[in-house]
Amino acid sequence: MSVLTGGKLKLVQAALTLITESRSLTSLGLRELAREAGLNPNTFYRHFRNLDEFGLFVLGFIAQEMKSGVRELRRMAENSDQAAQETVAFVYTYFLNNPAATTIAVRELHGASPLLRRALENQLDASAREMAEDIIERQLVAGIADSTILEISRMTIRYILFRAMDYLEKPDQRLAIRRETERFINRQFRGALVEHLSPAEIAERA
Amino acid sequence: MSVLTGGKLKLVQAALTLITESRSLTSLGLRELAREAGLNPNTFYRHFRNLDEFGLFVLGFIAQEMKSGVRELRRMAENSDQAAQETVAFVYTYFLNNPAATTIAVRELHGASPLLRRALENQLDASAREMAEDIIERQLVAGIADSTILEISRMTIRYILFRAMDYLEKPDQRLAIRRETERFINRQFRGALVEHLSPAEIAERA
DNA sequence: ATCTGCCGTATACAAGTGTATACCTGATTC
DNA sequence: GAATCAGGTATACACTTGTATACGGCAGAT
Repeated sequence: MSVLTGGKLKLVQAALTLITESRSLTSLGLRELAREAGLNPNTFYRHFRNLDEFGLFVLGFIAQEMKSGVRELRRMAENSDQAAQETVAFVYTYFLNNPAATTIAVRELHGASPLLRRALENQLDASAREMAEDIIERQLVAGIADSTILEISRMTIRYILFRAMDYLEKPDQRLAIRRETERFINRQFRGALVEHLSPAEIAERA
Repeated sequence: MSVLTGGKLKLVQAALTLITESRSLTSLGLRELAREAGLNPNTFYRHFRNLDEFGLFVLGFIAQEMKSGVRELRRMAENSDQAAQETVAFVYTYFLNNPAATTIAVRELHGASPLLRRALENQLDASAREMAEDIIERQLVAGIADSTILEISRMTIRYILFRAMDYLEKPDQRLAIRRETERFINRQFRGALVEHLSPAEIAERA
């Protein structure tokens, strides 16, 4: 069964707690985890071979969480701008509700462990493909090559993740960050529509 | 004198070396540093009060390095696209030549130390303002509000830093990353020129 | 009723950590 | 010429870390 019970769950929760209190996944110690979980240090070995394995497990755990979150994302929108706005609001709300997962993702994407980095990159890429697919299927933007939509999706997801920490930590800037992200997305797609034109030509027609 | 000599310099260099070998600034140990520098552990205390102070010092050190790098950036370009291309090439070349500074910046911008994070944010913001100023002064893009240019500059700098690690670690993707970054910039500015128009209106005129 | 695994515990060890105290040496300063 | 001081060293302490070994209880299968 994939349902976590007992000590293993406690260890994972301990990791999430510690990370939210501004630590990084790779810097967690075995004894530190056990302490936070209220377990004997050696219980760790009953569930994981070493800390690397633990890190990957936690990553898989939050990846699963995230996936079920993203699946709810499919909703209706009249036009692309509205879709962008709704998606941005949704994603940032998700971050607020899952601060530990968010912090892990941001920290480890550029962290010291190549293993975790690769795993996270794949995860992000999968999300980007999903986003692109959604945009293409629902024909939210017309006249842009599929490959370009995918590229912009990737950039957007990276950018949003980049802003996620600020969003969590600076409550007074949340609205500003959302608006800014919407502008980011809108400019990318509008820019893609006219990227074969020179700025002067665009200015003429605008 | 601001010229570093002897042990202090050795310690900073040791940090840069260790970080390039995939470590993070905040995770470095005092004894580890001394070992790498070939010094007695306690020599550390002759130069720094503690590891936090050391971290800030290293950050200041690379910030200075970066500034002198960015100053060379002022060069001529016929139009904005060319300027983007040259700037992108220059910045990524800088990353290649300063892998340690780059790695530190990327890691600590989202690292566990709020102190270093704030310091780096300020540093990035200063670079963004410089970039925006340059664009405005040289009138590389016309018809975009100064505040928008600054916002796009900020986004661009964040994005480039985001891609810097990949650029360092994946030599076979360097050209692709540069091209992608150029597209990013061009779309942002072109998109900004037409962001008051709906996608349909843009499509009509393109 | 016994055996086998799983899960948790207790103790122990070698190694590494940050830091305090004290000592040494070569310049610089008065 | 003596004193001061920055920079480097040696030893020591208390503490944390990952891990190995060994032990206990409780399930389910035989």
